[in-house]
Amino acid sequence: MGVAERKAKEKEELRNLILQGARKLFVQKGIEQTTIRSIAEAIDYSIGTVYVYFKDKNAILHALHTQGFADLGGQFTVLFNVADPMERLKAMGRVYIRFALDNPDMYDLMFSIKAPMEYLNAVNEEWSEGKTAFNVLRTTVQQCMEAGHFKGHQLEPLTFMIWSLVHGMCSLEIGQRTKGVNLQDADGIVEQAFGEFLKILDTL
Amino acid sequence: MGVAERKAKEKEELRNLILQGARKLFVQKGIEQTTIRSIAEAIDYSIGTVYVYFKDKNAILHALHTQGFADLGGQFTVLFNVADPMERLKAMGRVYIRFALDNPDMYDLMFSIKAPMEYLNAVNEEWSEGKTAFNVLRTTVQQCMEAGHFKGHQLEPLTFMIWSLVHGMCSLEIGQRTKGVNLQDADGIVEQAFGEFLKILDTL
DNA sequence: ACGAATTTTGAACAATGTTCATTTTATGGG
DNA sequence: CCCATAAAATGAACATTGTTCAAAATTCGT
Repeated sequence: MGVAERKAKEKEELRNLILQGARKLFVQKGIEQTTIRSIAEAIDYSIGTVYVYFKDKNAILHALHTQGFADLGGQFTVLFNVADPMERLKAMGRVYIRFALDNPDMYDLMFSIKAPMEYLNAVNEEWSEGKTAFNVLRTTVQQCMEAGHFKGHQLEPLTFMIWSLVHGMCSLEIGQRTKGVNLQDADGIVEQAFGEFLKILDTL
Repeated sequence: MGVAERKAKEKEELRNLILQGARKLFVQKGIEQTTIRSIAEAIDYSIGTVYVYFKDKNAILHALHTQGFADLGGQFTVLFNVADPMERLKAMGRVYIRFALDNPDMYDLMFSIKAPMEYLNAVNEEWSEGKTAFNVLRTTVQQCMEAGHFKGHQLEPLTFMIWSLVHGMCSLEIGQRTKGVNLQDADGIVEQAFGEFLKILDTL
């Protein structure tokens, strides 16, 4: 079965090539400039070929969204070294924020844009990336609780609250809602606001 | 000058008619179904007429975004009755969340979608709606501080942090990031998480 | 070498935002 | 009432998008 194997590998390679081209365009030019035509042109294949390997544009965006979670997960690996769960929680926030502000379009795709979720609805699959990421956060919060923090709080709502806080800052910053609002020091507002959150965390 | 006045009034009326049609479509069908053609058809005018009254689609979306802020501001009027700033802050959060979840597309347009901000950049104007809304929140937080709360915190970063927290919950919910993540009680997660936030507020 | 299966192609379609020459309507003076 | 001028409204036309699919090109097995 040597031929079938090679063919399967070639299919996989071309799929990855398409994704690689799509990602390059996505990161460089943003989501609306990442057209099927531009992807096909970037890798010297025809439009139709893209549709052989991906059902539609949502499928491509979902695949990119998945790559984004792999990247973010990679950034999180440094946190394994932080033993104290509270310190790890804080560090997670910092890594998360840095990832979001360094990769604004990718972050939008992962946490705001509806296309990846529409793909999941269409193929009737679960959001496994989100589930996994949330589990990492929840486990850390749980360990904080086991260490005596967050007395009187419920695990899941609290976890979601913390996620929302950090996501909200990134979302507003990326969506350009901070520039027009803050009079003094609009630049560092995310870092400063996160600092306020850390102060509160120290009391819980 | 009776004629000129009447003409000006007619222009204003037609502008409002276009906006009314756009809003109806926007609320009913969402942003991507709100096309220039569908707007024109809904009010029995031609495509070209829409472009006489609005520079482009971003201008229409910005006008709708402004209407959204007027609506949200209207919802906030009930808060004038709440004398205690801390109670008012909590009530603001509830009103904000209800507005967001009741008007998801409008909320997206106001706080996530880039089109209104791109319009502002194009015409070189400020985001006055955002400024005003943020001022309302900041004033309330300041009054909380004057009443002895939030010791050791900075006003603007803290205000932005609170905004981010509430916005983040709404953004994740509207962006369908909650459904796929939470095992138990995905429905009420926003309310529950906000409840956790209120518990924390009571200690500050 | 050749028929069959697989892969790739790109023309074609529908829908979108946008432009602008043309048509229609309104205005006001003779 | 007429008609020249201005203002307003029109919709055909263009560029670009996602998407489809019959045809062409390539590869495979015998």
